[in-house]
Amino acid sequence: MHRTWFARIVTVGYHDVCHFFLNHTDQMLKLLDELNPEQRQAVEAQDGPVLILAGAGTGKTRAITYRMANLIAKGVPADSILAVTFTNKAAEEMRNRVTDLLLRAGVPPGQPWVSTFHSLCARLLRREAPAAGLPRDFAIYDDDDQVAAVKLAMAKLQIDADDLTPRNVLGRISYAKNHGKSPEQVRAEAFTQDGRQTADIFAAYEKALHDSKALDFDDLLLRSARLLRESQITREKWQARFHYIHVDEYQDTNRVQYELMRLLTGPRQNICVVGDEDQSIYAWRGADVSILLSFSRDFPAARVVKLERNYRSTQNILDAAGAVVANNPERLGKSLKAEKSAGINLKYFEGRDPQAEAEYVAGELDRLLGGDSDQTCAIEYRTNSQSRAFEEAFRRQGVRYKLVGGFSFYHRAEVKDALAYVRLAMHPEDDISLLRVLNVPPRGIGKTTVDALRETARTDGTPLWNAIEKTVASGTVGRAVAPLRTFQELIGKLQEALSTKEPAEFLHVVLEESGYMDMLKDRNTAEDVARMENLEELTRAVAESMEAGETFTDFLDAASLVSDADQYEGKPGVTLITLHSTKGLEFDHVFLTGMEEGICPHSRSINEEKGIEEERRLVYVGMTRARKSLTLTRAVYRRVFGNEQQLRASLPSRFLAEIPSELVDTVRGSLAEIGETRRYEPDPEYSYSSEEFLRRVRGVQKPAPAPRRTAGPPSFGRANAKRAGDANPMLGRRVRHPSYGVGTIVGVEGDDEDRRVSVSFPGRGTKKFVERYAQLEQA
DNA sequence: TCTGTATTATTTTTT
DNA sequence: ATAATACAGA
Repeated sequence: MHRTWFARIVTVGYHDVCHFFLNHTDQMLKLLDELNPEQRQAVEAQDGPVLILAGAGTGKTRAITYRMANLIAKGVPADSILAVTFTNKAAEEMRNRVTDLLLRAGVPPGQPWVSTFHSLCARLLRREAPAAGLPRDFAIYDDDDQVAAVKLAMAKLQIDADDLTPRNVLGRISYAKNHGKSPEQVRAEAFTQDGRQTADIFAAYEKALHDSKALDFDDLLLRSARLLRESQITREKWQARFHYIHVDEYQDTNRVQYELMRLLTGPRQNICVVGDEDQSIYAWRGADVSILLSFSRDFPAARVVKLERNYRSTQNILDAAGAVVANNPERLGKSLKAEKSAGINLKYFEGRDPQAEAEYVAGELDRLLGGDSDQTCAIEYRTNSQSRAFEEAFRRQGVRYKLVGGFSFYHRAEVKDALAYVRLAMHPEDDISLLRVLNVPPRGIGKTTVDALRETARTDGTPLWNAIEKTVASGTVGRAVAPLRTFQELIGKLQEALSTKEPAEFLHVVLEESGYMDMLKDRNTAEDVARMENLEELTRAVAESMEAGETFTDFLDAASLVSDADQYEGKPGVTLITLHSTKGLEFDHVFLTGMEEGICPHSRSINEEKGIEEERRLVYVGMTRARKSLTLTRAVYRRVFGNEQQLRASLPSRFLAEIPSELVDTVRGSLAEIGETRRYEPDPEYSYSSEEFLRRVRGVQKPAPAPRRTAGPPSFGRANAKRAGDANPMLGRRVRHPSYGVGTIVGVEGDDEDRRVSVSFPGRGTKKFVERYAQLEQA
C-alpha cells in the first residue's frame, strides 16, 4: 500500500555501521548545523526522557528525524528505534526523511520502526498471537465493520430506541473501553434505561467480535497493553527490542496509548515525546492533554525543549491564529515567532450560501493557480458534508481538486465485499462479513431466510455459519436451502483456494467463484465498470504488497488501518480536507470555510465550554497550516440536510470576532460590507437573534440576486416553467442523466429551488430528481 | 419469498 | 444526495 522503495533496502547490521563510525559522525555533525539551537538541543539530548514542546510549524518533524538519523549515525541499530506517528502518511514521510538524511551523511541507510500506535499494535499482536490468546489471522474491524457489529448486536437484543443510534452506541462503547471499563461495570454504573441498554449492547458486541475472531481499533491497543502488562516475558522481549522511543502528536495520546508507551519504554526511559497542547483536537475520542502536561512529573529526569520559532507561516497568520487560541484558559502558554515577514493580510468573504462561498473560492483558486501551478491550496471545513458544494463549483469551473477523506478506496463497497469473502475464508464464523456478502451477488437468500438464520443462531448461541450448516443439514424443505448450500460450498472452495494459492491469485478466485465479477459484467453500467476497475486495482495492490515482501495479513491490516489523511500526497494543486485531517500538514494557501456558529464551532460542541475550547484549537490548527495566505469564508444560509430542509441563517463564527480586525481585509463582493468588519471585534451587538440577523442580511442584499448557476449546465426552460398553471412545457422533454442515460420528463413538481422532475428512462423505470442536484442536461 | 421501486430519515470530527 | 426501510409485484 503505502510502501515505497526504501522498504526493500536491506537493513544494515550494527557492525557495518561501526565500521564507518567516525566518518559518519563528522558528516552528521555537519548536518546538525542545519538546525536551530533548540532543535539541536532536542536532537542531542540522546539518553533519558525528553519533552519537546513544539508550536505549529516549528520543525518538530525535522527535530525527530534528525534525532533518529543522529542516533543511527552514532551506531544505534536502526531497528531498535521506534517512532509513533499519528497517521501512516506521517510515518512514511518520516522514514523517507531519515533515509535521506542518512544518505546525505553517508551512513548506510537503516530503517527505524515508524508507524501509528494502531499499526504497531497490529504487528505486535500478530507476532505474539499465541501469547495474546488470539488466532494469528484475526481480522481487524474498521469503522464501518464496527458500526455493523453494533447494529447486529442491537438487532440480536431487539433494541430499537430512537436515541440509541448504532454510531452513538459505538461511541459510548469505545469510551468505556478506553477507560478500562467492562460491560459489567458500565451496567453497574448505569442509572438510565439507555445506559443499561448500552451495557447490554456492549456485552453482545464484545461477544460478537470474539466469536468472529475480530478486533476493533480499541482492541488493538487494549490487547497489546494487556499482553505487555501481564506477560513479563513478552514485555521484556519488546523492551529489549526498542532502545529509543519517540511519540509524535503526544497531546492527542489517550490513556491506553500512554500505558503502552510506558510499558515499551521500561526502565531504560529513553523516551522522547513531541506535542503542543494548543493542537489537541481528539478529546472526543479519549485523547487527554493532561498526559502531555504531566510528562515532567511522570519522568522527573525529563529535559524540556521548547520550539517557538515558526518557519511556516507569515507573522500575520500566526498573530491571527494566536489571538484566537489565546482565548483558551489553561494553556502552558508560549510565544510563536515567525521567521517570515508579516506577509499579506488575511481575507474574509461572506457569501449568501455555500454555492456562493464555493464560487468565490473557485475564483480565487483560479487566480492563485493561474500561471505556475506548483502551489498547494487547501479548502478546509469542519464537516465532510461541506465538501459537496465545493466539488460542484470546482467541477463547473474546471478546477481540478483532490478530496481527502469521505469514501476512500478501501471503504468502497466492492472492495469491502471482496475483503469480506477473504475474511470468511479465514473465519466463516465472522457474522459481520457473512451478512455483508451472503446475498451479494443475489443468490436468492432474502430477508426471511436471513431472519430465520439469525433466530436459529440466537437460540443456539452459535455464529450464523453454524446456523446455515444446521438449516442445510436438517433436511427441511424450503426454497432457501439450495442457495444456502451453494453458499456453503462456495466458502469451502474459497478456504481450499486460500490454503493453496498465492494471495493475488486467491483474490481472483474469490471474485470469479463468488460470481461477483459476473454480476458487475452483466449489469455493466458506468458505475459497475468503475467497480471492476477498483477490484482490479485491489488485486494489483495485493500483488505489489507481496512483491514488497509483505504477508497477506500485513496487507489486510493496512487496508483496515488506512486513515483519511493518508490519501494526501502533498502535490501541488487543490485539496479538500476536514480540519481534523489537516493536522501535521501545510499548504501555501488555506481557505478556512464555513466559519459559522453551528458549523465551526459545531452545534454539538457549542453547549459546553470544553467543547468550545476544542473547536477553538481546531480552528488554530486549521489556520496555522497556511504558509502564505489565509482566507476565511462563511455562508449566511446553509441547508442542514440535503434539500427538504429550509434555508437557515446563521451567525458568523464567534472565532471570527477573536481575530484582530486590522489583520483582515474584507473581500469585495462579500455580503458583510466593509463597515461591518467590526464583527471581528468583540462586540455585544454581535450576538443578536437569528431572526434579526436574517432581517439585516436581507436589508444588505442586492435587490435582484443573480441566478447562481450561471456557469452551470443549461437549466432547461426555467423561465417558461415558472409560469405555473397550464401544462408544464418541460413535460416530454428529453434529458440526459450522467448515470441513467437519456430519458423523458414525465412529471414536474414544486418550483425554483426545490423543483423536482420525474424522468422515465427506457428499461430502468422512472426516477425522481431534485433538478438542482441531479446533473441533468438537455438531450 | 425474493426483488425492485417508492418513501423516509439522515450529517461531527476518526485510528 | 444517499442509505435504510416499507411496500407491492412476480
